Amino acid sequence: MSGPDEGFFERVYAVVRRIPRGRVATYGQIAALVGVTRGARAVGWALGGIGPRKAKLPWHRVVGARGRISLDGRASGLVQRKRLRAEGVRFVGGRVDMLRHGLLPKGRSRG
DNA sequence: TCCCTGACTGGTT
DNA sequence: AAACCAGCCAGGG
Repeated sequence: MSGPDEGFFERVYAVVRRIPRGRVATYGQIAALVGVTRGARAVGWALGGIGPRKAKLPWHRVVGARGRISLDGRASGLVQRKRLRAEGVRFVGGRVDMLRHGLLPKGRSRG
């Protein structure tokens, strides 16, 4: 059960699945949550391989540092932004307002 | 085992 | 503020 056999990808997906609606997390935060302090890039790479899971995973709640949409400029980026806005996520200067929607106390406060 | 790729990040230019 | 650069991590060939 507590299978450390679970791959890195699965762990990442598990964390992403836990991100509440209307909230977002950065690649770096997710990496830290799965136990890899500087695996932000690896997380992004993992999300790139979600494939069919895409329909069951809130991948749109994952953004770059400072609330940047890494997928910006691509079709998926547009979808991500649209979904986030649909969840009530506020954008400031083209980026997600992390102080308001950040998952971790990196910028969450004064609700 | 070495080399390359990539939904990243932080620091310099 | 935007472009550049170097560092880091997990797969795949």
